[in-house]
Formats: sequence, structure tokens, C-alpha cells
Amino acid sequence: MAAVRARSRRGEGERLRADILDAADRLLVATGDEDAVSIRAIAAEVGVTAPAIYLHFADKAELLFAVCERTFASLDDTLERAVAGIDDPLLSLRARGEAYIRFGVDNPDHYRILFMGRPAFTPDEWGSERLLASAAYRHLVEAVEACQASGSLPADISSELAATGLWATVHGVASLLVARPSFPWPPLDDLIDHVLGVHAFGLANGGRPPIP
Amino acid sequence: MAAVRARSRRGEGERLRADILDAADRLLVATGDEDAVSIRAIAAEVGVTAPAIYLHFADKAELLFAVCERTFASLDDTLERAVAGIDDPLLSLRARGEAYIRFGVDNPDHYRILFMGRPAFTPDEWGSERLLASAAYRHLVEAVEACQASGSLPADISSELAATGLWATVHGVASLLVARPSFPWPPLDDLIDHVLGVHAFGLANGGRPPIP
DNA sequence: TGTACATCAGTGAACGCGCGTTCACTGATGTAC
DNA sequence: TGTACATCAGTGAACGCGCGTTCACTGATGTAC
Repeated sequence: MAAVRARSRRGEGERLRADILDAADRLLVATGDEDAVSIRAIAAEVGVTAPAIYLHFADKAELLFAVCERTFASLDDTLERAVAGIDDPLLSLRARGEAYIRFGVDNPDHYRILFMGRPAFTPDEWGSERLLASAAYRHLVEAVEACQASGSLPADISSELAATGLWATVHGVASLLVARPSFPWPPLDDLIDHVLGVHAFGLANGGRPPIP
Repeated sequence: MAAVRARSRRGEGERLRADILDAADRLLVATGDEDAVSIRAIAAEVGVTAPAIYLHFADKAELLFAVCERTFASLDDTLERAVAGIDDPLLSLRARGEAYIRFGVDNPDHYRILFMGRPAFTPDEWGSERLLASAAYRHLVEAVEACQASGSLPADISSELAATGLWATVHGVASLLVARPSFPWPPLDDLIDHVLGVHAFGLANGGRPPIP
């Protein structure tokens, strides 16, 4: 519970909106339980009464949607920063994958909401078009295409299939670690090296199964 | 809601336990929402009053744990049946991976509970020891070791690391599809072929990143 | 064979709780005249 | 410069709901004598 909050001056009402999103985020990280992020808990954390939430969000779903949107934007930021300055397209793709996994492991609760939640939990729009149109997804497909253009990856494979396969692979590592943190996983660095090494090698060499 | 249930005869009280687990399972599949699986809803589905549940389960967590345990056993069954009769160890490993993905896609709600849920949701014991000791996990490690013994996979890599990497890969495909069913994924067969082909090829060839 | 009785398999009512949301309101603050 | 007033940023109380769980009970059923 935060301290008592001073009422915003006239014209500064929008400040509360940002405070609410921050508080929802804080609660999510602190409790590690999205069920604990209730309208009432958020209001208490902000230092405001529950109905005040409805001055800025139509209902709970809209609020959680806004939280997701912020986190999704920060995922793309993180990935772009991770590959900034890496010229080789394949190394860049690999760095992107590694940064993705680390983002998930470092922000398990956000990651769970974004990519592991029930479809019903996040608003419908996130289902497909939003995800497709998202900066993070577009950047991944572009990164694959850059590899193909440079000859690092074979061009005879759909860039979307390759992007999806890579996404599934890094998502697999991230989401397993997020879902079962107490399992005795190999050291994270080893796991990342192994999985990305295997996948990148297989992809670069055409991804044909070794057995006809 | 099922029809009225006849009271068990004396000595046959255990029948209710099985009926409760079946009902919980049915509810899970029908609603696709684990929050809908409440003690009261289960009781109504069985055709019994809510307190009757407590004749067989100490609390809700124990009930859900029992549901998970059954599903986990059926996952191992499915995988073993899928590889039965496949002699080549690498083909067998591949078939195991494919069967795993299809199990997840075919049983999205069970899969979500087993491998995508909050750690707090499933009882603590599932966290590590249970999963490690599980038949499905042991069988996977053994399958990798069989490949190494036959020379299909390099022996200079930890079988647990390779098993974990493979698990992460198939889990990635399964859990993405489960979490975002409305995303325009490539055809499932293509995705399975691609991801397993890439991973198996990379693994069989040492998994060294193509770039030093 | 008949009957008292213990036991088994439940029932029915109630508990306290936290939830999302609505509604009528209030009091400080900036603005128009 | 002073004051009436509209507006903004909330408050406080209440709603109905479904939840997990507890408790005292009941009525059929098998068993011992």
C-alpha cells in the first residue's frame, strides 16, 4: 500500500492513469500472481479508492490490456537495443533470440501475461492482428529476411515459417523457465547457447532432417 | 450439469472419487477455463452437493493435483504408444517430439495446467522432484541416450542438456499454439516438420553455431 | 429368522470473504463577469 | 479586485455474486446377536 496520494490539481487528472498502470505493474511483479492484481488492490497501491480507477478505464480488461501493451512495447525496445550495433545478420538474429529469452526470464510475470495466459484473459485483439502487427514480430521477420538476403540463411524457406520456428524455440526456453522456476534446469547460459546453437546451425544448413 | 446421481451403495464410496475426477476433466475441456473448475461446478457436474467433494479430497488443491497426475500419466502413455515399434533411435526421438506437440495441441487445457500454469497453482511437489522423477521425463532422457549409444547423436554432450533443449523446443511449439490459438500460424504439419527437422539436424551435427 | 444398531454416503444450510462495478455525493480549484 | 459558479478529481457506501469450506444432520444399508 502506497502512502496517501494527494489529489491531482485540475487538468492533471491524467497523472492518475499512469500511476494506476505503474501500480498494476508493481503488484504483478511483487506478488507474482496475476489474480492478486485486482481493481481494489491496485487502487490501494495507488492510494486511491476503487471507483477512481473507472475514471480512466472502462473495466478491468481494458486496464490489463493497457498493462500488456506497455510491456509488449518494452519487449520490442529490449530486443532492438540488444541487436543495435551488430552488423552480421546471423549474429544479430542470435542476439535477438538470446535477448528474448532473457527478457522472459527477467520479467516472468509480464511474460506470462503476454504469452502464456489464457486467450480470454488478454483482450481479443491481442489474439492475432495485434500480435502480427506488433513491432517485435515484424522486426523478427525482417531479421530473418536480412539473413536470407545476405546468404546466411537459405532463401528457399518462408521467412514467416523460419521466424515462427525461431520464436517457438526461444519461447520454449523462456516459458519453461517461467512456468517451472524450481526445476533443476541446466545453467541458463548453457541452455541458451545449446538451444540457439542447435537451432541456428540446423536452420543455416537447410533444416533437413538427417534421416531421409 | 449431469443427471441426478444415485447414491453409492455401502462400500462403493470410492466410485465418487473417480466420478469427481472425470467431471473436473470434462469441465476443464468444455469450458477451456481452469477458473470455471470450481468445487461447486464439479459437484453440480457430478450430480452431488459440494461438501461431498470433501469426502474424497482434503481441499481444492489436492483435487486439482489428482487431475494433473492423471493427465501427466496419460501424456507418458501417449508418447510411449507413439514410439512403439520405431526401431531407429533418432526417428523414435523425432516421433516422440511430434507426439508431444500434438498432445499439447489436442489437449490445450490439460497442457496449460501441466506446463503453463503458475507454479503456485499446481502443488509444490510438481515443481521439481515430481517432474524429474516422472516417467515422461525419464523416457525422454533415455531416448536421447539411446541415440547417443547408437551414434545418431554426438556423445560429447550431456544427455540432460540435449533432452532439455528438445523439450524446450517442442514445448515452445505446443505452448504458443495453446496460448494463441487464433494467431495465423503456419499449418501445424509444416511447423512440426520445420522445427523438429531444424533441431534434429542441428543436434545430430554437433549443434555448433555456424559462426565462430 | 428378526431386529437393534453402527456405519457409510452423502445432504442442506450457513459462514465469511473479496471481487467488479454503480451511484449519488463532495470539496477544492480555476474561470467569467 | 471580488465573488458566483461550473467543473474536475475524486470519495463512501452499497449492490449482488460465486467462491472454498464447515457443521450438524439424515436416511439407507449391511451386520451382530
